[in-house]
Amino acid sequence: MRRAEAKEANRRALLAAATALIAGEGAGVRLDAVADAAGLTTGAIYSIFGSKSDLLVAVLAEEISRVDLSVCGYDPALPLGAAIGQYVHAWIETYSNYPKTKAAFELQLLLSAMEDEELRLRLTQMLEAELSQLARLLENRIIDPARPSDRTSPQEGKAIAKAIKAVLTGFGLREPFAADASGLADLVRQSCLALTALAHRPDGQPAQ
Amino acid sequence: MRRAEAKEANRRALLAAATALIAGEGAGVRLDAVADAAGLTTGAIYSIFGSKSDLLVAVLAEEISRVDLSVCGYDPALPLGAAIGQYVHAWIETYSNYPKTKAAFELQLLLSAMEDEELRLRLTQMLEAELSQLARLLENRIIDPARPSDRTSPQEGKAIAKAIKAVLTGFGLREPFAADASGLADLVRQSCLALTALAHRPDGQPAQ
Amino acid sequence: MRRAEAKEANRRALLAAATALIAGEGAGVRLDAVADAAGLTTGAIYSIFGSKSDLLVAVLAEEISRVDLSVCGYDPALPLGAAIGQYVHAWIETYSNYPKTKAAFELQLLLSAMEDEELRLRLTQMLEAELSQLARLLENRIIDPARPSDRTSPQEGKAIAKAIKAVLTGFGLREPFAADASGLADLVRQSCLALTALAHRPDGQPAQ
Amino acid sequence: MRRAEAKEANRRALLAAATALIAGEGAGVRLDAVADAAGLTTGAIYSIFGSKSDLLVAVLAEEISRVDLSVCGYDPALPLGAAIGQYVHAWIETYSNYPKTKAAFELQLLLSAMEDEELRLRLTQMLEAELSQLARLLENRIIDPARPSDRTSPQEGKAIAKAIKAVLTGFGLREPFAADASGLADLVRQSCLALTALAHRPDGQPAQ
DNA sequence: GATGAATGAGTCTTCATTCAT
DNA sequence: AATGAATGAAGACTCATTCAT
Repeated sequence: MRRAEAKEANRRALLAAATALIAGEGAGVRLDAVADAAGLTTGAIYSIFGSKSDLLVAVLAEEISRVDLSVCGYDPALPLGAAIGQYVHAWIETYSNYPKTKAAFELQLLLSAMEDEELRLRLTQMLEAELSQLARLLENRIIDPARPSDRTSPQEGKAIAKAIKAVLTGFGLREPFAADASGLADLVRQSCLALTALAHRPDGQPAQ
Repeated sequence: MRRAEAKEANRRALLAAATALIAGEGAGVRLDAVADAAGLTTGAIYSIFGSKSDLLVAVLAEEISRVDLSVCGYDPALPLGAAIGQYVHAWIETYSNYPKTKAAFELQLLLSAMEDEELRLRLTQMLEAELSQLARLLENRIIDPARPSDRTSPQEGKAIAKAIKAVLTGFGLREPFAADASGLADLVRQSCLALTALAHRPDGQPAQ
Repeated sequence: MRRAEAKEANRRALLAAATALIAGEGAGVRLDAVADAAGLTTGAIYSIFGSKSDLLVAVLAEEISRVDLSVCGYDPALPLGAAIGQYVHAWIETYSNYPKTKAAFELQLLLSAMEDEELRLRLTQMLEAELSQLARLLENRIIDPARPSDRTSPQEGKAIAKAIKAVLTGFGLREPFAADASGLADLVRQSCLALTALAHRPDGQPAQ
Repeated sequence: MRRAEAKEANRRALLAAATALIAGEGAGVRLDAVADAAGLTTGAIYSIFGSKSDLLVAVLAEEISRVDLSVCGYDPALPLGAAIGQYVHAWIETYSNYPKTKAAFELQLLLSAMEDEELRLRLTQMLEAELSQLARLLENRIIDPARPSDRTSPQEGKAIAKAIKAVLTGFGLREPFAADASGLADLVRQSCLALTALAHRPDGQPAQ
């Protein structure tokens, strides 16, 4: 099974090269550049992925699964605010070292997807899965430590997950254009925490 | 001054054509298409704008000023939550009829700017101006109607403005990929309102 | 109207270059080569013709019209055999100096057309027009000088035209593979003349 | 000798696949497609045939030998016209079921050969052999049943054979571009029969 | 002998930009 | 000021061929 192993290794090399280059220059990367960086040729990309579009999808899928990994293993006993705090912390850590922020990187792919119906459909599914995972992480959480039996419903978990994703995406995108980036991480964190208000109030009234 | 008038009319026609096309297909529009839609030729674009990049900047500037318009004239007596509510409402109204949402449209331009340093600088200034405008709208606002003398500081206004912009951008971007778009407008509104938590607590304690 | 003149000149230059190169190497010519030979660039080909396929069509159209020219001006009083003799003579003269024979050249284009539906349709129309022209040339001709009132019908003219075209095409194609090419011109001529038998017999009976 | 048998079977499978595909899409077939259709891989083609060009030659050789088969066994007593009639009938029968006519198929190969000197030489030999076979079939034939002792010379047989081949090739090529294909088979038959005029006249005069 | 992953040269096509009119 | 023909660099994709397994 040497052949299969070699192919898998090449696949990984191309994926890594593509990820690195896309982070630096966006979805407009040239296949030549990707192939060179992986020590292969453009033909190999077509042999393995079939098209540039499919390569982008593969990169995206891997990126998303990488985020997913950071989601695993949260303490179920954590109250809502703490769970959000951990997730946001992981997000900031994971992508703060990127040449461009993670969100900007995702954006390159999202925008590519807007112009390619097939990509769009696949991306919708991936994002939905990602969202569900975060939603599960936030449901059935204690909202107010003083009332441990009062917990977030699945609907609330999903709503908060959507809002958090939107905030992170928005900040990530705007970051390269921020005139003053100091204190941004704090603002991101606090903005996400503020979204706990989307859960119902301890007194049984819905938010707002 | 017939020449100047004609030039201005052509400028408007090109801007309108570009805006419409970019909303539909993104910053990748072909200048041919823009020129055709305006009843002119590519050469005219160069006469008037100088380059594609400059055309994009002009389109963006106009878009932003359109948002600015909706920002004018808010009642200074409005409490923070109500002011946010109005702004978000105006945002949703303004762009809900776009083929792609406003944020997606902005994104096309943001992305383009990431690959063009000159564009990036100009865009940073525009976004900063836009942000300041919204920040001014949110500063010195009553946080809790029960304590009318306790108001948002300029710093708080700016922080909330940044967060709101991030939320709107994030939701706008993700909207085309949302598996279930029902209730999205409500979620957007509530998420923005939740950000009032970024203002200090009426009791004088900072948020969180 | 200098612009239009320049464009027309470029069009002619590209057509001439393409014709010469296709005669030498077939429909597989590279657009670079055509553009170079015409002192222009590939972009000009797209500006003028739109695509390689359209360039081929244009070349083909011109070739066919060149044959058509030789068809004009035949004496209506000529009997059938003499008319055929003149046409075949003109055909042989016109194309005997080609690097590859005319038919082989046409073939390059015909075969290209078989793989391109659009090209096929246009070619069908052109060939039909060409055929009709030859058919008209052969109808209402005296078959046997001894019976000057007995003449070819339009149907007979068309049938003979089809057969003559087939013979010329066939000989032209096979010529490059003929082991012994001596006397070929005579055989071509006599074969075409033999097709006068497709006209009805002077005694009123149909051929065969 | 299992190996040799397996190889021969693979050879046949590839040949059959190539013939079918070439008939449909011409000499431009991709080796991948041929290999797939034969249940093998491109590597096998190189093991067995050595190159694409050699595969084409093999396909052509087999095609020609198939025509040859239909030529065997004609009654020597048949007059010239009847012999031609039988041959043409066999030709039409053999290839009328092709997706593209036989001639078009041959053409694909002829054209390929024009661009490859080695192929051209081999093809010339094959066509010459094919021609000789038909020529032999047509020589020493009774021209006019009323004068059974007056027969076609070998030279006349060859000339008629050449002309018939040209007619069939020409009709075959033009068939895909015929605006009106009705009655084509009859026209083909009659055109070939008209070529009996290439034999000398019963009165001892040469044709013409 | 067959596999099939990888090669890599080959080419069409696109499109922002220029400039003579 | 606008035209629009031409530029020319860029880049995705194809496919016959090779070779280690």
